[in-house]
Amino acid sequence: MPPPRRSQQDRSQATRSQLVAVGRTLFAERGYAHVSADEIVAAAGLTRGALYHHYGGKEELFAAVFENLEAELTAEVVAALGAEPDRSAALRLGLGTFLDLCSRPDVVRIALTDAPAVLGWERWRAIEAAQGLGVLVDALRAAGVERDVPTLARLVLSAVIEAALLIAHHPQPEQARAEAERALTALLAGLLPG
Amino acid sequence: MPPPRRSQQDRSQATRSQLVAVGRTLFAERGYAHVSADEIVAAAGLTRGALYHHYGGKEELFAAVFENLEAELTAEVVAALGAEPDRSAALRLGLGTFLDLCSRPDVVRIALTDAPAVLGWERWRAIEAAQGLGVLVDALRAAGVERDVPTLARLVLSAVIEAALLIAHHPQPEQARAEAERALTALLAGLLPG
DNA sequence: CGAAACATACATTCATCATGTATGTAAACG
DNA sequence: CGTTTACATACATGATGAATGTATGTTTCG
Repeated sequence: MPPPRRSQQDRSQATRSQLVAVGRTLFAERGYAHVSADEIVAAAGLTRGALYHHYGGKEELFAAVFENLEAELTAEVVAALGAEPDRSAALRLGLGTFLDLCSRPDVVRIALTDAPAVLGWERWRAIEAAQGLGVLVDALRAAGVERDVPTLARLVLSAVIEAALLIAHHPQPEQARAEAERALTALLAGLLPG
Repeated sequence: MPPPRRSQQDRSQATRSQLVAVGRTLFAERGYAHVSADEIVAAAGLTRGALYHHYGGKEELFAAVFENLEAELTAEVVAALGAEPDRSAALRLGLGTFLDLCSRPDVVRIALTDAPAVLGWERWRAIEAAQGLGVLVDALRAAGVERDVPTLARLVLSAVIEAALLIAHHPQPEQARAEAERALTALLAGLLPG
C-alpha cells in the first residue's frame, strides 16, 4: 500500500521531534562527547541527511535538545508556583520543585554539565535566563526582595543548582536533600523579610 | 659540543612542564574541544609520542592542566587569608581574592566551563574540593559558622563562582563587581554571627 | 514541474595505537 | 676503575579507525 500522505510540515515536525527525543535520551545517558551523530540518526530511523537538513549539525541539535528540556522544566515550575497563593511560601515551593527537577540525571548532564561547555557560557546563560531565571526574579520580587534582584536571582539560582548537584551525586539522596534544604533556607533567611 | 647531559628526571620534568604550559594557554584561548593534540605538541616543540608517553592522552593532559591551575589559585587565596588576623574579615578578603581570580578568562574557560564536561562532574568536584573547598570550610568555621558547614561551603562557593562569571561576562566589570559583592554580602549576612 | 525532505557517497580532520629509535642508567665483567 | 652489556625511559613516525562535515543524488509533496 502507498505510504500515508502526510503534509511536508507534518513530516518535518515528526522528524525533528524524533531527533530531539532520541538526542535527549542518548546525550543524557552518555554525554555529548560520547554520542556520535551517526548513532543518533540511526536510533531515530534516519540518516545524516535529515540531521544536516533540519539542524546545522550535532551541536545545533544539542542546542535544540537543551532548549526543549529547559522549556519543560520552566513549565513545571510555573505550574507549581501558580498553585500557591502566599508569595513567600510560593518561592520556597518553587525552589523545592526546581530542586527536584535538577536532580534528574538528564537535567544534570545536559543542562548543567554539557551545555555550558558545548554551547559556550554566554549562549548557555542566554537560554537559561530566558527561561527559568525570569521566573525566579518575579518570585523574589513578589516575596518582597527589592535590591539587586536580578543579580541575587542568579546567585540564588546557582546555589540551588549546586544543591541539586550535591543531592544528585550523594550516596544517600534523602539525607543530602534534607541537609541541602536546611542550608539553602539559612542562606535565604538573610534576604526575606519576616 | 656534546648536548648537556641532563638526567632523565630533568628531561621528563621539562617536557611535562612544556606540555602543561602550552596546553593551558591553548585550552584557555579556544577551549578543550577546539584544540587538537597535534597543535599542542607542535607548539611545545614535541610530537605526539611525548604526549602519550607522559599522559594517557589529550584528556589526561587537560586534567593535569586543570590541577595545576587549581593549585595555583589555592595558593594565592591561602596567601591572602594568612595576612588577615580577624577571621571574619579574612573570610570576606578570601572571597574577594577568589572573585578576582575567577574573573580571569583562563580560569573561567578551563576550571569553570570545560573541566566539568571533560572530566565529568565527580572528578571535577573531587579536584576542586581537594583544593579550594577545604580552605573555604576552614574559613567558615573560623568565622563562627557551625551547622552544615561542608554543604554551606559548597553553596557559597557556587554563588561566588557565579558572581565571578557574572563579572567576567559583564560589559562594565567594575559596576558588576560592586553589585555582585553587595549581593554576596547580603547572602552571607544571614550566616555570620554579629 | 519545482521545491522541500531526505538518503548516499565522499573528503577531511583527529585521536589513538603499534612500532621503531635514541638516550640515559645501572649492573656485570675484566 | 673503566668498559661493555643489558635494560628502562623518552620520544618520533606511520598506520588505523572513528567521527564530522559536504556534495550530490533520489523521493515526496505542493
